[in-house]
Parts: sequence; structure tokens; C-alpha cells
Amino acid sequence: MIEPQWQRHWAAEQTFRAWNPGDRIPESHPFGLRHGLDGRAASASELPPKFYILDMFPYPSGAGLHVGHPEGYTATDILARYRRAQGFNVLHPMGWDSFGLPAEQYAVKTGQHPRITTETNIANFTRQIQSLGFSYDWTREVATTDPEYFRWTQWIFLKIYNSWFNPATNKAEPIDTLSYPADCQTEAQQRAFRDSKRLAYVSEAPVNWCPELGTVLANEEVIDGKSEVGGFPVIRKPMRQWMLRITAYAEKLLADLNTIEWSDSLKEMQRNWIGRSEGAEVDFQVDGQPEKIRVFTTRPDTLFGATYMVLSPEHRLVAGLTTPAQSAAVKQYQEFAATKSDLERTELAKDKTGVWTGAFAINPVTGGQIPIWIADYVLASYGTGAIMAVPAHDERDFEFAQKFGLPVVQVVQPPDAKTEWQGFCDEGTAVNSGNAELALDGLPTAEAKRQITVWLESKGLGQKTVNFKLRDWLFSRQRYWGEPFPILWRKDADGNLYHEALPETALPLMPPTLEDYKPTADGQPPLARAQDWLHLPDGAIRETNTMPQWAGSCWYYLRYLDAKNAQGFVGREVENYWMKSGGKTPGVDLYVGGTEHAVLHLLYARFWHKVLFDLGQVSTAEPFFKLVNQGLILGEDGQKMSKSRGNVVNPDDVLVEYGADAFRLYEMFMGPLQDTKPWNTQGVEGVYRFLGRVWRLFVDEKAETDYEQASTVASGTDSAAESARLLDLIRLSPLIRDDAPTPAQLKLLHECIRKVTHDLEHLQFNTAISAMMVFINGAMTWENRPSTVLGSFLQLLAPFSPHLAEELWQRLHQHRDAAVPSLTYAPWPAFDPALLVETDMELPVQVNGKLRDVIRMPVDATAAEIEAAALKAEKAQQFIVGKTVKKVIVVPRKMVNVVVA
RNA sequence: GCCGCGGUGGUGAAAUGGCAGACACAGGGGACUUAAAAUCCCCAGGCCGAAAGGCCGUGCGGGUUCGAGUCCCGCCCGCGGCACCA
Repeated sequence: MIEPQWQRHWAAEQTFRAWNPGDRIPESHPFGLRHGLDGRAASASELPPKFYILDMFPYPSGAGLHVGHPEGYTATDILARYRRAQGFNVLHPMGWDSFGLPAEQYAVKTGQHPRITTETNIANFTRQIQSLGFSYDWTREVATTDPEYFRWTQWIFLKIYNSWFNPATNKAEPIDTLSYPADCQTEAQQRAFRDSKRLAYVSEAPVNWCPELGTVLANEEVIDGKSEVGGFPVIRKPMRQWMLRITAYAEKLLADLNTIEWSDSLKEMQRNWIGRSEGAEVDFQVDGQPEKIRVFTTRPDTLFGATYMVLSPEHRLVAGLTTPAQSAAVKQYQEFAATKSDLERTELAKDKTGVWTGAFAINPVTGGQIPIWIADYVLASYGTGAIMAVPAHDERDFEFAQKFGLPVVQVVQPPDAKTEWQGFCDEGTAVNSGNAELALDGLPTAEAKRQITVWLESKGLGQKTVNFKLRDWLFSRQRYWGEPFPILWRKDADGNLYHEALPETALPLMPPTLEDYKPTADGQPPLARAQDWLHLPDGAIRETNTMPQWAGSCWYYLRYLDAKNAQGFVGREVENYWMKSGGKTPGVDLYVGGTEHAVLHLLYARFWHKVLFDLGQVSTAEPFFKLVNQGLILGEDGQKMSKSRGNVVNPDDVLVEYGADAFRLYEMFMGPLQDTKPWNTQGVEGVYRFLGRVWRLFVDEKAETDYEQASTVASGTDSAAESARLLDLIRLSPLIRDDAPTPAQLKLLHECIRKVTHDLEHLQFNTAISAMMVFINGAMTWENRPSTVLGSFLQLLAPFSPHLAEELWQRLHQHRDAAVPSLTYAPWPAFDPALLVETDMELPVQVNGKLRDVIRMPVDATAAEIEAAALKAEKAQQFIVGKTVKKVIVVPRKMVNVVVA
């Protein structure tokens, strides 16, 4: 009952507004009062230090919130409230990642416009989130589907489109800085060159096509050959698609992981996805033909053991190399490989297949003739699409050689003589590796790599190279409910299609209104249905693909900074204040969300941010300084929550039963934030009881009974006036007085302050809560409850259970006839170590490392005194008497260990 | 297969190399009550014992140390990610 009341109060007071530099802070707003900025505008330097706490904004699904959402949101809310109390200017916003498939699928089924579905869902999510009492600044709410939002998503796309990556400066630059090679003379040639360099470009390459979803997908969205969403089969299909050149940033995306505080596992996932590997490219001359085949290898030291070569079936040289005798077999194999889906390719991975082209190449170090094969275990998309096969020291090559009877030559000796050299893939010592100019025998692998690479470079046969697994980002989707590309297609004088950007003044480009949201009959995206939208009067045609859902989430954290800015995606000064000021924590200070975005959202957003950084649009190289993944909450049965298992817990139900405070507290008390843990409704009961004890620590028992009787009588009439009248019956306990606290009371309080403060800094919410429980268990026995001690405790409780804390805080001050200061902006209680000092201490006595007794000693006892006392410790006697004391170890203020023999 | 994280009571979990199991849930016993709910008090890792007390105990096996849940080496198991990436 008190919870909605306080939520209304916070909304009316705008308690949690975050102030931008230059904002005028209204008179008597508690933030202004606390920081001496009452009723005036504050410059960036006058504002207190910033703290930006961000949640991963949700996709507002029709199912509503599940208990996993509030876990992260509660953690960030607690920290936001804690930082406000510490005096930071806290930015804590919420918004909606509202483009997405479910609303569109619903539209296909029912014809209801996705915007309506989306708005309904947002309203429901808003209600649910607000009922939890989170301290968001709702004036900064954003939705990716809002035209005033996606206008800037399209604007950023144009920035990316109009940029290229300059390897000389190692950063993105406006496309005008591109200089054309001498053979680019005509306008068409220059355009083609420009378009080939843009960070957003059109590609005709094979893409991941998901027939079930009717759209293409990025590599990151395909898992085991199936779509990440829905788990539908994905096939390779050549299509004209928009790509973003994320590979240009591979090195920076990898290196800058070292500058941010993310969990090891998350960084590792990104590192694996980027997949950097160092090696060499080597050219192999095709025997009797002018062509050379370039391969990439991480083990150039094994070149002497290369006994055959393999090209991917799609390799461009295959057709030219193949001998007439082998031509039919090769063609057949290419077709076989092409029809395999990704899924089949993965599933059949164990069994190697391939055919010989009939051609040979020359091994550049041995001069030997080696056959050239094609096989689909070599991927066209990685490295050069061709390999040198060293069956002796590569598992896959070994398997292939075994199957097709190809020679195996040892060139590495394992360090342990007992190890079988065939199939030995680790580092060892080079053997059988020498020719007239080169002698690698006896060299350890690392040195052999170095020497042969130098030799290859000197001969012009190859060079050191770095390769990445990361592919460019497939950025277009055949969807209706996404941002339309601000791109037009035209034909030049020769009738060739080319693309051109819409002017910024044409933004936002709205999607057309449609009757039917399905793709068109001829496989075109749904937007192609809207004929009058599609065709411009001057003959141009609009791009009909839309952007993927990730586009909107790539920069929403920047829009929060300046959500209403109509002139730009974010104001320069504002961006600088929130992202850069504070120095040691550039960017978002804390970002909390699930681990499912490890290589999707979090990689894409870092990429966009780096482009914007290079273009001077933002002031930091990384967007998210510290990132924490909250763990999954399982159902009560220990299984993942799912509708089919029927173990889903709905926050609304918990709220009705126990209220937001108990719900929040329980979510944090379950265990460490990062851990996966099962839900247990009886656990909610436990923290609910704790809150009941807090209440009874403050409230007079008799008044409580009166209130309960009155509310039983009045049940049925639940008007606001009636509940106010009832609440008026509550009186605080007469045990609460303004008396000076005793040393024991102060000690209990300050132990709690110390622990809660420490644990909040380390996001250890579960142990902070247990510290408050310890305090309450102790304080319940007090006959005299000093108001100052109780007030400080409420401040500690406030971030966790703000409604109860506010209610009692208000009553505590009224009880003393004092004005009620803002709880949100009351300075965080300071911990005084002096109050914890004791005059004596308990000291465990160990004999040979086993606990035998505990003695009491004054804290300033000398080591000698402690030793003497320990040797006399009563219960330790039977383990000491009759033995020789060899040593006594006294750890000051910790314990004492007697070593006997 | 490779990479990362983890393994502690009946359960969720605590423990800067220094009294293992704080805090809570479930359980047992008691008080209040006509009764129930709520609340309050007590017990509670295992084994032996009437008790005092003793022995054992943090996945398994070794090691370092006066002392190891914690550090090192080798295994086993679980979870997550990647997976023909040359």
C-alpha cells in the first residue's frame, strides 16, 4: 500500500532526474539543495562527478517482464541510489529495443500494425517496471521505433556509409579524403572505387538465408547452422546485401578489450569471435601454369612437410586448374558442396570428402611436385580459401591424407621422444627441414617460423600476415519492422544500378504503411509492396531492405544523454560530460545485462562507437567501461524457466503477495549477481520476514494492532483517503528516543555500515543484505533505540528496499518533530573505524594447526604474553603436556599456533 | 577437441592463507493462543558418546606451509562459449 504512494511522490518530485550541464535545476529539488545548485543552471564543472549506470534495455515482448529482467535492474538501481547518496550526479535511464520480429509476425498473422502491438507492450512493460520502484529518469526514455530516435540511427548509418577506413591513419575518415588511383578516371570508375571502400557497402557474396524467417542473418545470429531466433535451418545463398566493414576494426576491437573491465569469460568470447591468428601467406606456383596459389598458414615452419594442397570448392582458380580428365569429378563435387546446408556441413564434419583437380603445385622449399585437391573442409571465407596440407602435423590434413592415401612427411620432432610424431600438432623441434639456402633442423618451432618467414620474404615467396575469423557484418534484413535504409538506387548512363545516400534533411525516412507485412511473392522484402513509396518521381527506387534489430541498440546509451535533442544525435558538451568526465572511468561506468549479447550487441555497439570516435562524434574509444553479466534465474525445479515447463515466475504475482521491496531484496539475496541460481518462493518469505522485523523495530506494537483491527473493519473501502486515515493510526515505538547511542549500539551500526558500503562497491548485494539482517537481529533486543542509529540504518536499507525506507524515514523525522530531509540525497553514512576498536579480543589457539581452545586477551597484548597464555590454555593442555614445544607462531590479532612434537 | 567459469550442510549460500558453514530457506523442539496464523526463544555438517569431549569433513589424488575451501601440479564431474578458422 505504501509502495505506489512513494512511487507517485518520486514521480511528482522528479526525484531521480539527472541533470545535464546547463539544465536549470528547479527550486527546492533535493539534488539542487544537496549540491548548492538550488534553482539555477549548473555548468559541467559545477555539477558533481557523474556516474552513468546502464541496463540493457529490453525488447518489450508480449509476454511481459520475467524475473530475470528485474535482477539486473535491481542491481543497477541499488547502485544508482547508493551513488546518489554518495553525491554523484547519477544517470540511470531506461528505454525500449522495440523493433523486432514478434511484433512483425503478429502483424503478418492479424494485420495489426506492429507499431500498435509495440506500443501496447511498451505500456505493459512500463507499468511493470515502474511498480518495482526503480529510480529511472523517465524524461530520458527512448524507443528505437520512435521516428525521432531512428532518424538518428539512419543518420549514423549515413556517417558510416560516408566513411572509409584509412590504413595509413588507422582510423575511419570521411569518404572525401579518399584519393583515387591513377586508373580511376571516369565518374563511374571513381564511384565504383569509392563504393568499394565505404564502411557500409553492397556485397553479392553468399549469405546466411533462413527460409523459415524469410530473411538473411549475420554470422553472429547463426548457431550450429540454425537461426539464433527460432532455431530454423539456415542455408548459404548468394544475395545482394548491405555489409558493414567491422573487419577493419578487428585489431582495435581486440586490443581495446584490455582497456575495459569486463569479465574474463566475456572478453574471451569476444577474443574467440574476433579470432586473431598470426602466420604467413605463402605462394605456391602451379606446375606448368602461370597461376600462383596463395595460402595462409600459422605454421610456416612446417612448409617442408606440405605434401599436397587443398582449395575450397568455391576457390576462383579451381576451374582453370582442373585437368580435362578430372573436370567432371570436380564439377560434381562443387555442386555437392554447394547444396550442403551449413547444418549438414557441421554435422558431417567428421567425414572428410574431396577430389583431386588433376593439377600439381611446386612446394617452394623442397621443389617437389604436390597434388592440388579441392575439399569442403577448407573454407572459402577464411584466410585465402586455400591451404598447404601438412598431414604429419595437422589433425584435419592427417585425416584427409589417411583417407585418400596421400604422403605424410615428418618435419617436427615432439619434445617428448615417446610421443608419436604422426598427427603431432604442438610445438617441437624442426627436422627434415632444410634445402640449399635454408637449414631449420634442430630449431624450436618459434624460431623456425621466424627464420623461414624471413627467407620467404627475401625471396618474394610470402610474408608475415595476421588473419581474423571475424567477418564483415551482414547488415540488411528482409523485414518490415526495422529502420529503412536512407538509400536510393539509380541507373547511370550505361544502365548500371548505383546507390546514393538520402540527404540528412530527408530523415527520418519512415517505412510505408502496408496492408500485408509478408515478403512479396517474388521474394522481395515487404517494403517492395509499397509502390508509391518505392518509386520516386525522378525515377529513383528506394532500398527495400531494413536494418537489423542491433542497429537501434548500437547507440541508445548515447541518446539517453540527450534524448530530446532535435539538432543532433547527442549534444557535444553533454556527451563530453557523461562519457568522458571523471577521467578514470570513461564511458558508461557500469553496464549490466545478460550474457546472451556477448558477441552480438556488445561487439556491434563497440564497433559503431569506434567509428563515431574516429569521426570525432564521441569522445571515448570504448562505450562501456565496466560490464557485469547477471546470472540466469532458473525455475524452482532448477530448470531453465520456460512456458512449456510451466516453471515461469511472473513478477506481478510476487509483487501482489510480498511487494516490490521484498521482491527486490530477494532477487539480490539469492546469491552473487553473476551466478546462475534457482528461484525459491520460500526464500522471498524469508526476506519478507526480515522487512517485517525492520517495521516492528520502528513501529509501536499497540498502534500496529489498532491499525490491523481498523483495517479489518474497513476492509472493502479502499479509497485513498481511507488508507491515509488508517496509516495515520501507525505510531512509532516509544523506545525510539533521541538519546545518545551506547558504544555497543554504535559498534553494531558501524559494523553494518562498513560491510554494506564495502559490499556495494563490489556488487556483493547478498552479503550486504545479510549484514543488515545481523544488525536488525541485534537491534531488536534493544530497549532504547536511538533515532540517529535507526536513521543511519534506514539509509543503508534505502537502496535495496526504498519504499519501506522512505516510509520509516519520514515517520522517524515526524516522530521527532523534525523536518523530513530527502532520503535519496541524504549523504551516505560514514564508517568510523574507531568505533569498532575493542579492548580485548578472542584468540583461537591451535596445536599443530588444529583448533583446541579460544583465549581472551587484551588487544595490545605482546606476542610473548600471548604465547605464554596460549601454552596455559586449558583445553589445549592435553595436546601440549608431555610433548616438546618446537615453535609458537603468533599472528597478531588473528590466532596463535603451538607446534609440538 | 579447444577456451572460460565453477564443484562447500537437506537447500540458496558465507569465509584479505588463520575458529569452515555467517545470513537465510526447509526441518525439529518449545512459548504465546480455545485453536490456527503471525510472532518470539532454542537445536541443527557427519560419526562415536549419557555428557564432557573426541575423530572425520569444502569433487578425487598429490604438493607447498606452523596452518589450505583458499596457493601449486595431475585427474574427475557440471555449466557456458567456440568448433574443419589451416
